[in-house]
Amino acid sequence: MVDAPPAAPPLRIVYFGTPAFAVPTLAALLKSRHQVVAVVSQPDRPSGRGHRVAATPTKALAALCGVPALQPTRLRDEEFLEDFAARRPDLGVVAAYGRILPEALLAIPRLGMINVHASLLPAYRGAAPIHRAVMAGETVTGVTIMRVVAELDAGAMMARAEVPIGADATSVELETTLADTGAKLLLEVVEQLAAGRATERPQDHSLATYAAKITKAESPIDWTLPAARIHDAVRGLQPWPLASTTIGGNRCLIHRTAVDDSADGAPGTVLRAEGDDLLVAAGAGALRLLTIQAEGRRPVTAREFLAGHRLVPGTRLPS
RNA sequence: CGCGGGGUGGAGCAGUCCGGUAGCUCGUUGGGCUCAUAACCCAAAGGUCGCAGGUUCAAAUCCUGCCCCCGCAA
Repeated sequence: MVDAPPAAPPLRIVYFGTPAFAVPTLAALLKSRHQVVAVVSQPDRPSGRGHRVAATPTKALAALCGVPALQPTRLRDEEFLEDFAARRPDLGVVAAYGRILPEALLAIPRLGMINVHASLLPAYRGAAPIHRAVMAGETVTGVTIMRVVAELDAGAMMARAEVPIGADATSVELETTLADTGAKLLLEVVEQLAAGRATERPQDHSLATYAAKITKAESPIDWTLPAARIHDAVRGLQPWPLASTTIGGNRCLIHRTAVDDSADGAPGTVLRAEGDDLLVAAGAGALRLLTIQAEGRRPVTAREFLAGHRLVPGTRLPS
């Protein structure tokens, strides 16, 4: 698709983003006619096995494209604010930067700052909108482009796009889709802003809900819950911390499951354990465990898992 | 130097502490049984025990170094 040359002049944009979710939007801006004059991302921290430092995905892309990357430890620092202002940004674009932006910063770009948020606001404001939507068993979510204001994810909306959540979709798969959808949508809004014809619609704050950060405490499966709800948790807790349960004294991560409402039994009871069939009773219905990962091992299919682990029907998995 | 688990026929695992004939559940191949079968029975093939060095009469097992995979923590 070839765009006709727009009348409005290109914008100078500073991009705020850190993890993989922020990459497609940055890529889209870099490919656009606008100029990304700097990328701001969280400082590289020692992480991963061995505590090695690695560049954030966003910084890595910036480096690849020769865009200067900034990684301030404190956004309020005079030095950073001056540096930011000196780049004379027309617009700030934020996607999963990972930190609240101070008002002193928001006031600098001529056209303000806008954000890509992975939910249909005002629902699922906050840190983990994708995971929470999947865990809640939602069948549809989406992306919202809105203004960045002092209050978390509360700014006026400039564009929204719905994205369906498949019955077996995981938060990892959904994140990819939402990141791509968000990138396209954001570019449209940037064009509108450049042309001075962007529209803004305030959120209905009375309908706001919040998507709290995921914690590891949410990982263990509660077998008294209905199978469908456990299935939602399994799909939503990806890629971390993953749903887990204790089998034979070992913590096992559960990557993939399927709901089987035809079977029933005391919650946590292994109903069948042969071939590809590893079926565990839940509070309502039963859950088929498809992909399992024991401690220190790689994920394996139920068949492979059962080949090496004695697991007889009637065994009770703790909740 | 963040903590820890793992690498054993094609797959998943046990065996390693305490050195002494390579084991389990599957899969594969052949045969049998059956109206029939991915089911059942019998048999067979298939392994440099991650790599390299060391100790020893003897190393999957003990010692040293290296490679790769994974969980925790961040």
